[in-house]
Amino acid sequence: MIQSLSLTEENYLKAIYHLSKNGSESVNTNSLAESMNTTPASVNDMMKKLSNKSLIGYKKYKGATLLPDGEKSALHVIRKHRLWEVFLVQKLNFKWDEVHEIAEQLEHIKSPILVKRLDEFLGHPTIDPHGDPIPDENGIVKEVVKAPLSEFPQGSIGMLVNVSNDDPSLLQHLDKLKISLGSKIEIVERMEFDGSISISIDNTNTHFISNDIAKCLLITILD
Amino acid sequence: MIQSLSLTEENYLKAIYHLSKNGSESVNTNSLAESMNTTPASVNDMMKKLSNKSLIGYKKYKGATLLPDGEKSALHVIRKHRLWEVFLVQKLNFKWDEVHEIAEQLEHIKSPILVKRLDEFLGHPTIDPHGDPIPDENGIVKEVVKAPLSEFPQGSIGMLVNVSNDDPSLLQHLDKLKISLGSKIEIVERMEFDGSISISIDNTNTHFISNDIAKCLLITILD
DNA sequence: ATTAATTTTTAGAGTAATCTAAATTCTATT
DNA sequence: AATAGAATTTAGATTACTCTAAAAATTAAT
Repeated sequence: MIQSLSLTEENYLKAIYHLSKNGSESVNTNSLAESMNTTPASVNDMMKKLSNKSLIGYKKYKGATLLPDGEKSALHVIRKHRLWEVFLVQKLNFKWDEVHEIAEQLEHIKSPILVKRLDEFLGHPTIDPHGDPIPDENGIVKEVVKAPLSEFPQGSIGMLVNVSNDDPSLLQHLDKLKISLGSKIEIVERMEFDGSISISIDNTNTHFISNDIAKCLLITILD
Repeated sequence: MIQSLSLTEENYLKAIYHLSKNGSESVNTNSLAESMNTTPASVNDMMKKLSNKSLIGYKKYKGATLLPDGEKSALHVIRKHRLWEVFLVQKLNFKWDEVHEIAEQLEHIKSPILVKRLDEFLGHPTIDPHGDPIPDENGIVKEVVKAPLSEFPQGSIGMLVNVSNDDPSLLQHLDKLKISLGSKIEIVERMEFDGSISISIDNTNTHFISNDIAKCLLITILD
């Protein structure tokens, strides 16, 4: 059973998870303090506390690593965060860049049934509007593979997770076509001649885009 | 502008609002302590604090009353609580008696846009699943008028807010007809002969019920 | 109008999370 | 291997909220 943690404890565990992600090495006090917007002294106090609860491994001057229970808690909070982000974007029409702050609050709501029902309501999504994977109920994270839309065959269905070019005219064009991060894109047809493709956006409208544009749209395959 | 309050402060204001409801007199320390599950001493400390912030009027030994700012804050929290309850019941399929605890947490999420979007998403509901009115964005509460279904004319549309009889066989019958608190009920046809009526439930199925049953179903008119 | 019972307030202290400033330990360089 | 600079820890305080126990004020009853 997951032990009940304070909001602050949850946030520390989450920060350790994110910071140790790229390397799975131990996280040092200063970087944790910076990412939590607090002082190294405060971090130090909390490390002792989390260590006593067997949520993290902590050796003086050596930084912190998540222990199994701590990782489980961190992943559960991240799962909630990302599910709420999907809710905010898909149901309440928020833009993908407006949801983080709100999800930071919603992620701490404690109710296992609520998470289950929300997950069902959203159709068991596997990635959030930023293209990050949503851990499943057991804390298992499937890594998301991102690649340019141009590389997928006809019939592929994916979600737009990144635009690898910030040319304003491109962004404006995408805006006009109602394509945004999180949009569901299906390749309806490929033109062999010039590589241009016909795509259906969020199951509503269909447009042609050039191969050059398709190269800039990083998607992740759904299902 | 509503000043930003701590979770605890919000809960105290809400409790004062609910306790002073039936009478609008000042709320005494002991009853507040009981309803907040805390001690009179703690209540006293908080009363001083809220009084310093001009949220409540407080005279030693004389209890507390909400001042305009305090009432505004209380109503805003209650608005959020009830909107979330509607969400939980209508969108996530919770039963009306399962949502209170969760809404107690959700009501403290701070984001004006979120409340606005949630309200839109739910179609600007005016009552929650328990039949209590949802204060509008300006804190105005429209009192809900409840009356037995048997008293309304053909064509009336209302929401079931109370069952004034707890006979198990009645409750089981209602369960079979998929009628529960919060259900939207439309009077399709009245039989003058015996007062039995044909009702449509949640726009899905239609059933006949006797006048005796209709007398037990307290509804509030929608729109 | 005095007293007993009740309610309310004060005093003093504890916990969780935070901070600043000082002391300690590590590390990287010479 | 000594040491300067950086990172980390400790010590001591602060704030918000809570508590118990004792004192003070109110109220209700005779």
